[in-house]
Amino acid sequence: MVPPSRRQDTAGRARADTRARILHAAQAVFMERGFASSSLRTITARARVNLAAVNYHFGSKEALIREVFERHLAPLNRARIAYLDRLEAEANGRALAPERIIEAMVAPALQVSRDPVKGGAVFLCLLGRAFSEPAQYMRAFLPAQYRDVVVRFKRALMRALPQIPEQDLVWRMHFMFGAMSYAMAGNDALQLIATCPVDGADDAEAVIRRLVPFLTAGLQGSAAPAPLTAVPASPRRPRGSGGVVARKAA
Amino acid sequence: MVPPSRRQDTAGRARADTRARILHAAQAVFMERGFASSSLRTITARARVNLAAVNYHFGSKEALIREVFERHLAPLNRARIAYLDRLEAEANGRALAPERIIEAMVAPALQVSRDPVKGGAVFLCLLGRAFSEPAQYMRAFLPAQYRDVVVRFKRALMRALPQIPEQDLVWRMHFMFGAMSYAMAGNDALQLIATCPVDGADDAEAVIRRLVPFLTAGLQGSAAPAPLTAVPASPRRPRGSGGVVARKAA
DNA sequence: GCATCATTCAAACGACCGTTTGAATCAGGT
DNA sequence: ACCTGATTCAAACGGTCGTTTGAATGATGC
Repeated sequence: MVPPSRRQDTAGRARADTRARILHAAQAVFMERGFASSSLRTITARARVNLAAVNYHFGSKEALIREVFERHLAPLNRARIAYLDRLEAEANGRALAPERIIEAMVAPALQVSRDPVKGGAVFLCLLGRAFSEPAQYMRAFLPAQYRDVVVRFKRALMRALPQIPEQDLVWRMHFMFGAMSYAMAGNDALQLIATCPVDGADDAEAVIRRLVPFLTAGLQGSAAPAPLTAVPASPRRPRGSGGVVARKAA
Repeated sequence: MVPPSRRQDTAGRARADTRARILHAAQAVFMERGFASSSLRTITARARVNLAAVNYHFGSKEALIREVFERHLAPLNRARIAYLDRLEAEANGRALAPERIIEAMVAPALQVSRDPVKGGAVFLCLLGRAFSEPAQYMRAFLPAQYRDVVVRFKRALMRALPQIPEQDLVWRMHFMFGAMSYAMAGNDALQLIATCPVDGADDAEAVIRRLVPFLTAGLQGSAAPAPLTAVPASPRRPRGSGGVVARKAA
């Protein structure tokens, strides 16, 4: 049964936005069920288009997933680099403050979260989840999308924090990405921690305003790697676990 | 065809470790393919047990997934609380240093990563990935597993950092969990950032040694939420995006 | 009006999924 | 030797999956 409301539009209009309808529905369903558990039948039903339209317009489910990300991620990462460009132009060769660099990373993300046309908060959640996706088509796709951003921001941070060895800086950038991804993806995972109600949990701007000082402090930190004093024989081991189990390295 | 090598064992031995073989294989397959894309046929084939054994021993695929986590996560979180207990006993009522509290959080995880019997590094990776799992049986399971840990560590951190408002502290704990999960789950996502080779990427101890000062610095931070100065009209917007697209709030 | 091309549609394809079944096999108690 | 309860096994169940097919439908240029 063809939905009558769309039949009233000119057929050209209905045709033209089939791709957009699929992308919009796919983003929502992926958010609810994950990629593997989202069937094309569920997506096309929500988009009110024919099942075969996905393969016609995108070629495959994998290509659809990639497109859902690329259409918003590429502009986001371009905006980040543009932001950094502007900061460096204003600095006239002087080194940037670390928090300004982090700001160039998160402020464009904030704009995405506020603008549904740019993806909205749903897209940021999906993006945070994408980093722990084991599928290999994702593990090849994401690094390619982020390569330029990583190169530019790493260079800027090395200039801003010359006293931090490169190895330490790379690790801290890694942790920084983790906190960012988690903060954006897991707004409901926050309720895990909150034994009290948390204000602004659904306000991306509030999240980011609290995220920047956290990242800035962590990134600068004390140069010393760590004391990690009392590792010896964890107090009161929860299990004896006597038997030796054969294991291959996994 | 029954594998002859296991027929040479006493049948009792072969029977007794069917559960363990399934759990071990499931952990490995989940790591490689994710939960939804891991079929019971793949898991039982790798474990060299019959397909029906999963439903016989665990009841369902969902129950198997829960068991894979619970058997190692429950002892891990008990060890964290025990570690915190010992620190507080040693402190004799004095407030703990924040880095010691964080140490109580990550040191037991380090021990897990070093001991295959406790789950090994593979389990930590899987655990980090579990937080972004959208399936609702996971979103109910994980908070229950972490509730005691969250309550105890939140209380300890509030005592250690009384100048930080509770709302700020909850958010920073959230970011802390994010950086931890990401650091443990995404040891290969690190290669995303590394434009140069990174030492100790597969050494969980090295990871944690760098993680603690990052988290400590971020957690203490400056109390001020954020400046976030230059958000207005992101410089050089990457796309005009003229058309208005109808969107429901998602 | 007619040919052309892009798009939509219902239907089906083969493959794989989690789960169930009922018989076969085993250890242990008597 | 025989029964009993636990475990393993091959086979099948009903469903859902991504993808393909070939005909119908629409707009466009002549």
